Amino acid sequence: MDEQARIMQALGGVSLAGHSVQGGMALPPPHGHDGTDGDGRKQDIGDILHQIMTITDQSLDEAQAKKHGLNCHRMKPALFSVLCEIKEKTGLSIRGAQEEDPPDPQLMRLDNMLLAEGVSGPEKGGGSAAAAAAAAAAGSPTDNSIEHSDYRAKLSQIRQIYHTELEKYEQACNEFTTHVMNLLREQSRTRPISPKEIERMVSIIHRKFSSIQMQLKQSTCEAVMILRSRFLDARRKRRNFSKQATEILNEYFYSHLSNPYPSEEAKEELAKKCSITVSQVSNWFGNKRIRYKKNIGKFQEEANLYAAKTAVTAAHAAAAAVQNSQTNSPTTPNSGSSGSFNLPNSGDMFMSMQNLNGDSYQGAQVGANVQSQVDTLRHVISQTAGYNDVLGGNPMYSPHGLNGNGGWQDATTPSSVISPTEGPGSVHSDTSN
DNA sequence: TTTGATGATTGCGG
DNA sequence: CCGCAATCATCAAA
Repeated sequence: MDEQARIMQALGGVSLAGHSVQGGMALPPPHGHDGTDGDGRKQDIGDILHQIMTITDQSLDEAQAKKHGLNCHRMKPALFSVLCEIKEKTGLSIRGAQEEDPPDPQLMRLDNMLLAEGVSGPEKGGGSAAAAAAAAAAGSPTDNSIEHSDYRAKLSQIRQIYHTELEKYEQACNEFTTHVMNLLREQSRTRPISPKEIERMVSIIHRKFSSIQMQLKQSTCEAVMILRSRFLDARRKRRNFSKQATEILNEYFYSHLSNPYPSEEAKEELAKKCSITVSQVSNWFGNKRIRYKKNIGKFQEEANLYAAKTAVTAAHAAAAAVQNSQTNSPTTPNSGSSGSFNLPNSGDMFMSMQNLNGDSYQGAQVGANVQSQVDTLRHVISQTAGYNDVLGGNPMYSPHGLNGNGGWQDATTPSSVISPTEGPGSVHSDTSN
């Protein structure tokens, strides 16, 4: 450190060409050790040294003139060699062999963090699209991490400032380095300066600048942390989904009541339709399933509502198909889809319809049973046909897919569902709109 | 202000 | 890693 300071000071002294004689050319005392040389010569050297010592006290022009004079002085070569000797003897040139500073852990930490936050790192050229793609490619499907537009906007602002500053520092560093090198080169005509010394000087300058950069990195990190915490807070401050989004989610949920576990693709699609993230979709279904299960009665009305709705939509599209396929057996609507899990008693489905019109809802579990749009549709049809009564018998609910102990299709694991015939089938059916 | 609804988070188990 | 269950924190209607 003190060495650094000394050198910087020296540079300052030189460039300022003014004051600080001492900093500028602190030459060791002439040390005349044994003067084998002639006295006259000694005297000359003494003069020259004296000139050097005072040269910086004079004006720049004067100094230049003197410097020139000095360079042309007949004793200059001698002086030069003397300086070399002095240098060698005092070991000035050897100092600072301890280079290679170990990578600062602190700096590494900052770098890693900036990289992780996407502040430093490869140019994510423009855009959120690219960023998103990168994130996706990175393999973390849990995109919930960062995709708040505000957050992204602020982050990119920080990023921009960071890069601008960094560039500025780099430029300043380069400029200064060149300047110093020129100075040293210039000076090397007068005093001995090895390339190694220049190199060392450069590295010292770089170190100095990198410590400044570190401060920049540190404050950037702080800014990101603050932004982050704010973003998290904002996340906590939830906003309800739009009515439309809720509608879409509910439609899916009730039309897949027998197996309300959307596949990854389905989630993505829902997310897209609702303008929310996949993890929000997952959260929504998680919440919905648990809440539905906990209080089916409460959701009856909603279930009926959506059942009817989907039925209507489906009606247009599927009417023809349904018509053909099924004449009248109420059971098993399409296929096995429900076959495996869902309800054993297909009967309940009908009830839902009843409720619809009749409103007294009590049929309780009814609506719930709708297993897919098609199913619903069927019910409607059948109902119209005059099916009503059915209900009496079902005491319980377990509305479709819910098995007595809480699992959705007993197997709880959707996989089981799939195997039989149609895991995917159900998925297909939905896609309502 | 209270209260129910709802999105998010956390801990646990498979 | 996924889903469940409990819980938190906020929203929004009463």
